[in-house]
Amino acid sequence: MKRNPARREETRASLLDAAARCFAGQGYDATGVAEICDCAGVSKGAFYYHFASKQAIFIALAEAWLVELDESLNSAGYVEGSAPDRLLAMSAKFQELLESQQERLALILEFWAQASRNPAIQQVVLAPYRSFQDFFVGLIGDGIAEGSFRPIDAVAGGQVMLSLASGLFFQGLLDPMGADWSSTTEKCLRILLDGMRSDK
Amino acid sequence: MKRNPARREETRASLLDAAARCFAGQGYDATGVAEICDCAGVSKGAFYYHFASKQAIFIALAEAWLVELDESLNSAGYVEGSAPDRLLAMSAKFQELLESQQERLALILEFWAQASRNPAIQQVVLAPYRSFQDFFVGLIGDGIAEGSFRPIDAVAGGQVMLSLASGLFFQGLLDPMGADWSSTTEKCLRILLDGMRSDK
Amino acid sequence: MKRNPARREETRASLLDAAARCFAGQGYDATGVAEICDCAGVSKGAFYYHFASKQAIFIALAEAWLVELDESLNSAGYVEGSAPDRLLAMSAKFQELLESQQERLALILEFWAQASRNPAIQQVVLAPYRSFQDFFVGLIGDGIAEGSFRPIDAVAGGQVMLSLASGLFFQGLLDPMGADWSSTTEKCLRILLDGMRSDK
Amino acid sequence: MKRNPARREETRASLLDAAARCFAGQGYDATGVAEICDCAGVSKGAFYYHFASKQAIFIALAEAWLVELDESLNSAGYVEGSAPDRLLAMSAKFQELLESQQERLALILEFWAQASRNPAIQQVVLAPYRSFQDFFVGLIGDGIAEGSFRPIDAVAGGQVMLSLASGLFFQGLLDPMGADWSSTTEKCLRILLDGMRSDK
DNA sequence: ACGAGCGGGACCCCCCGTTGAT
DNA sequence: ATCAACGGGGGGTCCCGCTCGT
Repeated sequence: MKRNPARREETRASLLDAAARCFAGQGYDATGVAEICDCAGVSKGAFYYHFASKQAIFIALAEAWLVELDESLNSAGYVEGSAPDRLLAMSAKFQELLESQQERLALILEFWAQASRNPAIQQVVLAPYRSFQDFFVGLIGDGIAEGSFRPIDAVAGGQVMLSLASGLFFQGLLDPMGADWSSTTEKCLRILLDGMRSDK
Repeated sequence: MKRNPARREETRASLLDAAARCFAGQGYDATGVAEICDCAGVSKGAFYYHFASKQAIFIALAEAWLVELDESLNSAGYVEGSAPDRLLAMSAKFQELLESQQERLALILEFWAQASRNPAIQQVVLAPYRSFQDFFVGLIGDGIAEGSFRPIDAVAGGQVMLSLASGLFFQGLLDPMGADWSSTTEKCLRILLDGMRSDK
Repeated sequence: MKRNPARREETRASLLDAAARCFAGQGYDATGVAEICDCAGVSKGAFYYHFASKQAIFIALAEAWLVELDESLNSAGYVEGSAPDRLLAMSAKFQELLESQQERLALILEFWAQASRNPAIQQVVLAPYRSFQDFFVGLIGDGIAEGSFRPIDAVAGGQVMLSLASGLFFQGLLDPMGADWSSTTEKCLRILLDGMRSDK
Repeated sequence: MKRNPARREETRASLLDAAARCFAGQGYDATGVAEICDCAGVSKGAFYYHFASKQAIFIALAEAWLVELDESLNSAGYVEGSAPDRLLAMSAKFQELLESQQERLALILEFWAQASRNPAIQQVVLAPYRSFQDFFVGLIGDGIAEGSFRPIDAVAGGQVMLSLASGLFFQGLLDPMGADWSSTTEKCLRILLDGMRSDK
């Protein structure tokens, strides 16, 4: 039981990790602090040293997710090609992202549900959403400028993209076996793209 | 304290109503049975006579919502005109429906969050979703048959419609002031329709 | 385990009694609700059915004490004789009262200590104190009117009486073996009376 | 983080000071060690280096208060004049003392309450009380010897003085706005003196 | 069909004290 | 001498569900 100063981050990380698993598995309310601590192998004293409350660790989790998402977005967004191609590439990235974080999906719904009631969480959850939308809006604007999209309302376009993404996401979460979500996503995206493309 | 047989349904209804308000306002977990009872003006004895548990009244609520939704869908779906027109008409109906039940929207997210964890609730919540999708699929099939839509994958088409609808819905719930959701919805729908229409 | 409606008061009384014992014995803060419940032989459910909080039962206790005190005061105050005689009679009553409630004395100090920090309790604790003072002031006023006391400031006189009483009380609580409090009290009172008497 | 040997006393003093403020402001039980440390700007490690426990710092505080009181008593007691005059002079000193330490008054009640339960604290709190009483007894003895007081029981006389003082003190603490305590105190003292004076 | 009262069981929070390291 | 980090252990609160009694 060393007390290295490096131990600090280790404990904090294991708490965050345990909390993510518990929240995802049973929901925010159904998860007890004691459970998180057991799961992380630390004491409640350690928990409340690192986080002020259960809500605090939840928000910390949301913020960590935000950062990860942003990085993933940035790395995915800067590909070459026309706007439609880039969108299709995004689709694949999106799929990868969902599959790679299968376990965290439930956590995201948890974020959502809590956010609808708690302004502090709402702030945190809304941010990445908006950055997503800005990204889409920019991309569609590019597409219109380069002539591959008709001159539609770019903001509305971003909105559709985002709504489609989140809608598919939530459905996939609730009904995992309902369809082949990977191919469904692509089909949906193609229909949408057809609605925006200038050539036809 | 009459023993009117009619009293029974009255109490039950007032419990359901109170539960709907409480769940919508504070969430499932944060709402206590005692609170529902206070809100309905009855005692816990009455509650547990009518419902086996807190979850039971939640499911009863979901089922009632399902029925209402189904009726609303049926009455909205059987309008005259071409498939695209009927979809646009749906959009308006959808808007009306959202606005008229402003208060219950939070409840739906609550259903969703619970459903992702509880199979019993999942069954109930998923059902109207699928009936929605079937409706859309049928409508798109009609559109293809009558020539107003290109021969796209009807199932995928239904999926986009549904995803778009739920995506817009969730965003509107989380970010009520983020946009003029009424006009946004229509713009989005038009883009989507353009992606499916045969004439262009 | 009957559920007679009479059982209600029984439970409530046993809770109040247990709380009085615990608070007196270990202090307000050191006493746990669980301890009170164990001591009363009821569950925490019962406790929180009857009282909203630990503070609530504490206040209820203070109020009960107030009522008792008031009755005791009234029964003691209406004796015959001159004002000085009545004061001396009071002294004896006071002694009886202290001795008969030996166990509650610590509770009163507890009231005091809590009252200095909590306005809600302060209100309750201050009330009997003032009624005591009013009583003394009236009595001294009578004495001045009948000529047995010099025309001193009746309010100040009431104040001395009260201060003397409470001072003796607190000392007796803290230092039970320090003196023969019964005779000390009388001696003190006589000195005080000599300061107010007109004849000398 | 120097290793100055002077640093030691500095830390100790700031802990004592912080503890006094916290205890006075919120009470012994409601004050956490962490709070004291924050308030003093040191960590718990430092606290537990200087004091063995929360109770230990409380006792240290009481002892410091005792010393201060004793000094204040000695400096006030050795004035010239007759016994009654010296008592009246005391009254003024008493008033000054109360007003100058306004903030610590609550702390004294805290001492009292704890003392009634904890023998260790009781010893410490009782000591200055007795030295007060001895002082009064001596003073009254002087007064009797010099003929300004009637030959009353000096011990009882000291008791009245002390009871009056502590009674007024506690009332003033609980009901700060209830009266003009400064003039009330003097009036009370005069009544008492009249009870002891030989001339009349 | 409904009401009052009660039984336990955690949950979140926080707290006191310690320990390895400096 | 001081500190960050941590170990456990309840504290008050409240909740869900049951059981009598009507």
